[in-house]
Amino acid sequence: MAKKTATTAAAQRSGDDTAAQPSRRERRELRREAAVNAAFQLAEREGAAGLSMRRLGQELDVDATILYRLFRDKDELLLAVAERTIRMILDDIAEVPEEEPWQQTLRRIAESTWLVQTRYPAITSLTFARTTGGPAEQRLVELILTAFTRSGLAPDRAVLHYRTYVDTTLGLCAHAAALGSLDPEVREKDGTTWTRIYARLPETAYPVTRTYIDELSSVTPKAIYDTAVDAVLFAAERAAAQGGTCRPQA
Amino acid sequence: MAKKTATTAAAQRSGDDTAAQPSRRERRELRREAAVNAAFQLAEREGAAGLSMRRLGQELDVDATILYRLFRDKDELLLAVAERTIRMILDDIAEVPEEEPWQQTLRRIAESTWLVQTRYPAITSLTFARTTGGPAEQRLVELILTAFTRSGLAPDRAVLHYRTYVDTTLGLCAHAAALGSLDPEVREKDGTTWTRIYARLPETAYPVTRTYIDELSSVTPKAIYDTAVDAVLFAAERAAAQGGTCRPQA
DNA sequence: ACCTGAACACCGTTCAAGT
DNA sequence: ACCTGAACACCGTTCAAGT
Repeated sequence: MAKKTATTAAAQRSGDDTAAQPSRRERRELRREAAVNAAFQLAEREGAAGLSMRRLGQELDVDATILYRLFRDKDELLLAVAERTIRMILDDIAEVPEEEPWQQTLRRIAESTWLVQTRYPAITSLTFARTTGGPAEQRLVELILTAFTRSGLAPDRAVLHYRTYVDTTLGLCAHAAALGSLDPEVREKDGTTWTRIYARLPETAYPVTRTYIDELSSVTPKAIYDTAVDAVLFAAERAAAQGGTCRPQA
Repeated sequence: MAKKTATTAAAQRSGDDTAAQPSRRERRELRREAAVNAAFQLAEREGAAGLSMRRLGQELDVDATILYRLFRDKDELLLAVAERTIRMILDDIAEVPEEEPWQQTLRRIAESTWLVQTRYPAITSLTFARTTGGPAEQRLVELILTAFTRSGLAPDRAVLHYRTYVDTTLGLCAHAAALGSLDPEVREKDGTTWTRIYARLPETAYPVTRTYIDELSSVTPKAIYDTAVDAVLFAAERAAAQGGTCRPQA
């Protein structure tokens, strides 16, 4: 009882005067934010494998076990990190004008997602396969889903294409990020495979691979991503035109 | 010199009499195969995180350090495991008849890939982002690339769509496998997000998500995969029809 | 009430010591 | 020539002991 009163008093104090000391809950949230920030720095500096609870503790100059009072376990920390990446995407796409064509909205979102992937590959490889259920994710889901409903697709089809769009973009971003954040040596092994292995294949057994070796080495992950996004959006367009429900395309 | 002669003699012996003792190289290969087999069993029984060098040693009833004479490190073991999954895919698609439409070939390959993913989710989540450069991968690359050239696409476009097809299918399979092989508790947390979180969203702020909640919970990973494969193949078809090079579509 | 750090049960990998 | 197991430098996580 006494404690509860104290907490409430603190909350009121900070409510009345925004410059006053933050409440316990606010202070906890600030420390969580600081930990998430440090996780970004640490992971991008040392690679995905370098993000350990112990090293994150060092980064923050606190005992590693303190992190376990901010996050239940490492997984919860990663979900908080994932939420932050989604908030970055939301900030980047900013407003969605009423009159913006739905395809353009989705293209812009795909672009922002890719941007975050290129900026934080290590973090992306750790988090892009996860569902956070947090407020940022909820907002982004609502945004993307709204765009798909504007296509005129029936609910079940709209949802199917929404999920295809999301899983494809996230899958490709995670894949690109995984390559972009491998240990340098392993990455070398993986990235130069085309020239190292495939350029030396016997022409008799592998005529097509040999013939296209130059093209194979020069395709960029971004070109692949754009092609996939185009394909997925066009499939939705086509389905909307065929299954034409409310707004055929007038 | 003496050693070399002995090895050659052993190879000849095994060449002459297939039932005789295998050569040192053959025995090494057999032990590598046994290790890969055990890795499949262990990973699918205990989950991706359960596949450690120590436990793999236990599984094989040998000291863990022996694995380091069969594989340079754990990464090389995983690449050998990845090669095996590709060989499974190759076995599953069997022959590609001369007259089979290229789209159907690629659909069959996508189907086999999915099959392997469902059978070995833990292994898939560990390996499907990797490039092995091994013989099985080389054969599969040649197979897929050949199918894309049969579409009539110009080399650079054929390669772009080939890569889009491969990265999209692998990305979605890896994503599905990651969900399918999470620790049961984490998986629960991730898998039931739709019903746990999104069903309780306030309708005012998230009207679309709330409206589509039933559809959202009932989309299957396989339906998403099929939709994505269709989209990617149709994009290639369309590009082939437009950029019509050698064989427009006669 | 909060923090600390020792401790537990694991990793991947190496290498001197055995046979 | 081959195998063994101790050892190193790490993990995530827990909990008794301190302040």
